[in-house]
Amino acid sequence: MTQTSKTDNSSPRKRTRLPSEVRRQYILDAALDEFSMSGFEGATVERIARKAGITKAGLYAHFTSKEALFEALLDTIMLPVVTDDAWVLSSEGTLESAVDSFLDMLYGDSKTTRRLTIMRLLLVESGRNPQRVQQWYQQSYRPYIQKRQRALESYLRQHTSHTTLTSGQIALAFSPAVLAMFWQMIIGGESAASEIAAIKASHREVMLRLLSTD
Amino acid sequence: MTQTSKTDNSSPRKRTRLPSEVRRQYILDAALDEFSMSGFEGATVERIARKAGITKAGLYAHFTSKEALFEALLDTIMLPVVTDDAWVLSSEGTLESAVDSFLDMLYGDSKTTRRLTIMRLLLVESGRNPQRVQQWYQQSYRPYIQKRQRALESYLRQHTSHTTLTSGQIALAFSPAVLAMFWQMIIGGESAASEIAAIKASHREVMLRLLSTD
Amino acid sequence: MTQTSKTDNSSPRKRTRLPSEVRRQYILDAALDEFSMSGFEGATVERIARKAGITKAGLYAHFTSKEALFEALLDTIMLPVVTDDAWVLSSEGTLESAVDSFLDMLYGDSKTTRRLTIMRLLLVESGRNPQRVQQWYQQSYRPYIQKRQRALESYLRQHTSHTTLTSGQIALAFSPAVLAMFWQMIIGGESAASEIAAIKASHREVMLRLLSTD
Amino acid sequence: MTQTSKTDNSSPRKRTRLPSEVRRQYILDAALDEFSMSGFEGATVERIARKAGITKAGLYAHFTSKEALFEALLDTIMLPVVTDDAWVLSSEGTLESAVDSFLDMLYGDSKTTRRLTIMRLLLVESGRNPQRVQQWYQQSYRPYIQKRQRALESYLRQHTSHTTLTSGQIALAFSPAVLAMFWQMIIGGESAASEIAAIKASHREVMLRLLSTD
DNA sequence: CATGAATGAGTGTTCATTCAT
DNA sequence: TATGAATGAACACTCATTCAT
Repeated sequence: MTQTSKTDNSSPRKRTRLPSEVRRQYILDAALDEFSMSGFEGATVERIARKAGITKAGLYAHFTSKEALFEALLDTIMLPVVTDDAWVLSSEGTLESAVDSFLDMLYGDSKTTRRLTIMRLLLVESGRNPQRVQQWYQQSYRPYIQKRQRALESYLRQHTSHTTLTSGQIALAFSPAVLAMFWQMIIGGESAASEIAAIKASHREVMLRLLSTD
Repeated sequence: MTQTSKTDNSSPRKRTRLPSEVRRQYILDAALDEFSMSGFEGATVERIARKAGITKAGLYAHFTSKEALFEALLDTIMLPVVTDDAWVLSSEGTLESAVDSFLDMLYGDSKTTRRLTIMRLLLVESGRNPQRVQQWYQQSYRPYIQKRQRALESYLRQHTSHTTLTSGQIALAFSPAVLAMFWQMIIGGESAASEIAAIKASHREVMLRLLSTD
Repeated sequence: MTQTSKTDNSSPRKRTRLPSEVRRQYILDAALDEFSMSGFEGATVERIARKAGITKAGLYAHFTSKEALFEALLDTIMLPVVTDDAWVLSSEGTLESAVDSFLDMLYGDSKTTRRLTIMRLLLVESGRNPQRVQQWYQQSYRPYIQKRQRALESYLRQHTSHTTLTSGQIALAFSPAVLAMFWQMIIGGESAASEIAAIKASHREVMLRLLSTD
Repeated sequence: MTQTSKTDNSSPRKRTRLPSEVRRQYILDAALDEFSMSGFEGATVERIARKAGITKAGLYAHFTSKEALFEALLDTIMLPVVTDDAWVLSSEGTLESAVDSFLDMLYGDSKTTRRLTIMRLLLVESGRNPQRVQQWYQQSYRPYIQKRQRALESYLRQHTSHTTLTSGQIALAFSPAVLAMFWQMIIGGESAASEIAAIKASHREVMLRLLSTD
């Protein structure tokens, strides 16, 4: 039998004992969910605990306070962004296929949801703890972006007449995806889908137009 | 020894009776301050009232609940977006001046901070009350965008060979500004400034290139 | 249990609005009761509030924390000890009547219960916050004792051959009353009564014998 | 019911020191420490266990509850009071030496601190559980006092003209020591020392005067 | 048997909201 | 109307106690 999923919504009074590390991860997942949904103040330890499959008091066996849990969460979400598989524009193939894979990377894929949740968390909490978010930006996000940037530049150098790109130009290539992210965050999944699809299509069109020519 | 009360206001607690509308506006200002600073959950009615110069109970003479106050606030801050001097691309003048005024409108000016605040509120609120945000999107934002869209289209019809614009294409024209907002939110005022300037410059360049044409 | 205090212990859900000072005093009375009965940790804000006729939250409108309430309580019980009517051994009348009034003062009367409660509070909490209790001793109790001491000395100078008294001798005159207090505290009202009566009788006998003199 | 120890009572021959018993003693020591420091409510099982070198759950293998631990503690600390080497006024020697040894017993020695701790516990407990304290009084303290009383009486019968002593008179002989204990509790070790010394001196003086006879 | 994860019943405190004055 | 006392419903956190391993 498979083990119970981490979000066991039913309410059997069974006491399930888990290794500390596993439970800890469940709690962190639940916390990401809650904090990004409701913000730090809006989130309740009770809900986080329930999502993690334990009671409020149980959570305190793993994290000493709500604040500490939040900090731990920020710590854990800072790493993966940098270390995930460095995407590289395939230097072979047509321009179209290169652009497509670039866009596929930017717009949704399997990891998008989680990344979106993290983004939402950071945005929502950027008011409460700006320094922490800046730190995240410096340590995690900026390197990530620069990696992407270098990949794009190296591709362009090889295949187009463009020689260098300003950071502003690079940013432009990402901006529609950021817009899409906002739509996704704000107006939710379904009604956002068409909007995003349209944006992506135009994004593709414009990129091709700008890159293809000379 | 002097006795220093903890609530040390400039005026010693006099019961100033203000016209309802004025008081209401004070409250709304205070509310925007509080909500944007602490989020909906983090904000307290007590603080809002104090900032507005009245007591907690006094506030309830003007707004029936914290929720209602928040709704009213959203209404007042969303309205201007729609009704503010409907920007129209001046059909006279050069393309450059038209684009410049478009960009000036999009990118920062006195209203940027306020817009940022509103955006953050919407983000949090979209977690707390998605329907309300969708409603805002339908009732306020979409018409606003469409107005802009029509202005842009009409301009293009007159001056370029472009005939119609998809919503995705329109969105693209805004997206770099959204990215700028994102930077502003996350990495804050000063270090974000140069980033944003670069984006705006590239934005201008691309728009001119795409529109001028053919 | 003991008799009901001035506040109604029944539970009508009526909201009774009282002047701040009055309610504050109710709370302090209730707090003295609770703290001396259960100690600081054992006492609950809920019970104190209920005894004072309000809810837990209502109490916090008058005292900012349990700790603050405790401190305020200590402050209020420190004053009266010093300022209460300075008892003086009537310099007229027989030795017997003088001793009797001395003993009546020491052993119970109307104020005894309250004094006992305060004593119990101080003893119980002398472990938790020794400094605070020492402070009480220096500021309130020592002066009070010294006043009594001077009264006793002045009486003896006039009527007996004793000239001076050491503090140890003075203390001795009080010590049986302290013992009585302990009985009262520990084995409670009824079964303690006879014990105390016997102590008082012997106390009287010894005092007369020692003073009557020579 | 009485103690339910895991050691089999039916075979008293085997007096092997079980680790269990040792640990039990550790726990009791830790408990006395904690309870006297923080009171019953203030004490935590966690801290007691840690002081005893085991975990919280481990403690429950030895005592079924915090309450039971406290009871057991009271049992162990009350017992010695009754059974300790029954002090008897040496019927030989001078009155002075007899009184001195009586006073030495009453006033501090190595056991004073412990007795103080116990006394404070009883004070707190007398608020929380008056019956238990009355029970202690009946079962433990009263016999102890009576033993002392008989010793004193028998001595007096032999050496003085005093024939009987009322309980009140006996009590009087102890009361200054109670006062001393009171000082010790309230104003602490150092500054209490001189006060206590003075009391003891006067106590001695008065006893000699009263007993030395006529 | 001892441990650490887990729990249920509080406990102090806050807060949006109401009501009598 | 405006106020301040009062409330009920949380909420973060603690703790005595249990249970699976």
